[in-house]
Amino acid sequence: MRLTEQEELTVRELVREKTLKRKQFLHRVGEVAQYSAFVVDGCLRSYAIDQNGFEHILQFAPENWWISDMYSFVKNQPSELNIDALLPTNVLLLSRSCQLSIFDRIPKLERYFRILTENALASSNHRTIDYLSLPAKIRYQKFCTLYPTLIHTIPQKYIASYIGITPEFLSKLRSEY
Amino acid sequence: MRLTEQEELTVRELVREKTLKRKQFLHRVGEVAQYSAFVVDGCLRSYAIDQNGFEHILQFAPENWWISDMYSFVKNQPSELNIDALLPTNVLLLSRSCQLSIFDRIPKLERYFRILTENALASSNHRTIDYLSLPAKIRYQKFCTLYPTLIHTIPQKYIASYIGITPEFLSKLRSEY
DNA sequence: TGCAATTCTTAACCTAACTTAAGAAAAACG
DNA sequence: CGTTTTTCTTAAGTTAGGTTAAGAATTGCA
Repeated sequence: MRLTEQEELTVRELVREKTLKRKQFLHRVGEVAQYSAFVVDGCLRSYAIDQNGFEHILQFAPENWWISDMYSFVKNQPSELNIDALLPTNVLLLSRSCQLSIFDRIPKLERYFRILTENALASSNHRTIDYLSLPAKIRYQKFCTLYPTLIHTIPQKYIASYIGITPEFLSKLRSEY
Repeated sequence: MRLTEQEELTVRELVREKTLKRKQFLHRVGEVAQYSAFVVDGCLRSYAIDQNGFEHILQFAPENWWISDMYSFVKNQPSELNIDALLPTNVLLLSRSCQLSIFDRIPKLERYFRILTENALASSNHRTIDYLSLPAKIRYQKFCTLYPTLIHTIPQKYIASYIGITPEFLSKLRSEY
């Protein structure tokens, strides 16, 4: 989807750049998610922490992905997710109010985000089905084919967290070739 | 969100009514999902079937909910889900091509569906986190508070399927009060 | 209403995945 | 670099949840 020069200018004005160090937070549990972030380079993750202090990763956002806490961002409610950087990362930040004003001014961009969200929902549905119907070993194999780059760039304990198992058990699965 | 009389007429022309008996399919694995369905009354479900023949429910759609296989509907690809009726059900069917043409003619409706999809994604994310971080008993309790009506209108084996456990195990959980 | 089909329950046994712990390997960073 | 921190592995013991099977209860529908 191409924007006109004028449209592109409008977007640039509304977006803010930010650089994050490894482990730096973009967003913390309890805050209202102000921004949706577009990852220029690096990698972010969103995750929840359960009663026992264990982390559960909802999403990875490598280069060219958007990430936010959709619930908090859309409903303006305090979030139950953290978002932080797994690698040194540069992002573009778009606030909800800016996004909504862009939607009024450039319908093409409301369409862009509509499609983005449709695709995200389709992926999320796929993940739910996989989680309900496949054993851990197969979920790991699917993860490897779906995110081949991540396997080598982030610690494998995060992959365990994403597919819903402990790092120890993933280690065991991997040792079975 | 209110439509003008003219807008409402446009929508009615593009939508098709359909009545389904209990257990009747709206959509089958392998087909491309032609329609997104709005449930006027009754209840539909979407589900996948695994290699062992077990069903895994992705979504319930009681009154006033939309249901489709988002992936198949959006990408025009064969679907891995079935959609059928848990109760006698009346739906309104909207094809993807009609939907896209409505988006061009009535931007208000592109917005309506954008918001619908944002909310669906937020819910789906919540479900993922719950699945990763909570034991079955708590997932069942949350289901009961989230869908209080469904508990009494559909067989409980479908609830077991939705929360990712066997009917036998749900029965055991329930017997512990 | 009554019969057939579906759903729910219970219980004994089983297993995928978790917990704990401790040492080995790898990566971060001054 | 070398040292500190993080991550990965292995292994023994445990548990949440699955499997199988059979009878009881409920529901659908002729």
